[in-house]
Amino acid sequence: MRIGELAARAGVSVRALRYYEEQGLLAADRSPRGQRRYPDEAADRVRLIQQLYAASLSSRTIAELLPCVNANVSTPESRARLAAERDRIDGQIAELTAARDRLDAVIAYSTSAQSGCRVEAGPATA
Amino acid sequence: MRIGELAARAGVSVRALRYYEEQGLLAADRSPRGQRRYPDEAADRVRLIQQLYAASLSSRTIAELLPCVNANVSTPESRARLAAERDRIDGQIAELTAARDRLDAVIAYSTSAQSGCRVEAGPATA
DNA sequence: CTAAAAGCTAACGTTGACGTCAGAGGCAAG
DNA sequence: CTTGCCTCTGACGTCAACGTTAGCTTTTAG
Repeated sequence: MRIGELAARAGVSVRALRYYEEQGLLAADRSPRGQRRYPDEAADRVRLIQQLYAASLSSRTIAELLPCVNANVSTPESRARLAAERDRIDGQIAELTAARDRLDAVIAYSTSAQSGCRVEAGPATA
Repeated sequence: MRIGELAARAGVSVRALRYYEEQGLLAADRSPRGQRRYPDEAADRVRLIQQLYAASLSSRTIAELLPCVNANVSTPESRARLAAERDRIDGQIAELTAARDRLDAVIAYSTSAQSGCRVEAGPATA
């Protein structure tokens, strides 16, 4: 498929796909006239990339870690790196959980409207 | 305390604290000569701010939501906004969990390291 | 064939949370 | 007093992941 279709399928912009290629995250064949051609699996790869971005991995990190991108090989180092990033994500989840809990506390506080934080006791508002 | 001490206690830079004030997230008294003076509780507030940043809230959002920052009041809107952000964080946690699981799959694959090199998509990822 | 739609490269613009530098002033100690 | 660290206010620099525009070629629809 061509770049527009892949973008639609993966839910990203055409620009993003070109950027991924520039960063070495996503390879593409070229038609005789230079247009990018992608296999069906590319959509899946793009979604994986998006997921790793969402987990705060940088392009460089993703490029270093994804095994197939550059005919990479599995080395003890790369596996350690993968495990380290996995653990980092675990830490991030813990952070987010804490933030959510704290936000819940703010919500509870806001709802019960206690001292220190004044709540106007005016007439019912629309 | 002065800004340097607060920065040390909260584990952020002096620049960050000035930035928080600029964004309306952190108020400060001033000495007669213009230096910022913070109460002890400021350290806690800074850590809360950091936690919300870690949860991908913007300065603007934090400023809008933190009830006491600007003598703000609890309105139905603000409470709805808080709940919405809380739910967004829940979504983020789900995303991160999915990313971690997928990374685990890559690790498992990498460990068994054979040819072909393909990472499966797994169940619906949103 | 022609025109619109889609692709290409190259390169500058954007945004957010600060980093960093410049130049000037405050503050306790020797 | 003066050395040395801290703080102040601007204001420009940074970095990543794209957005956007420009100008041109390729592909597709009629």
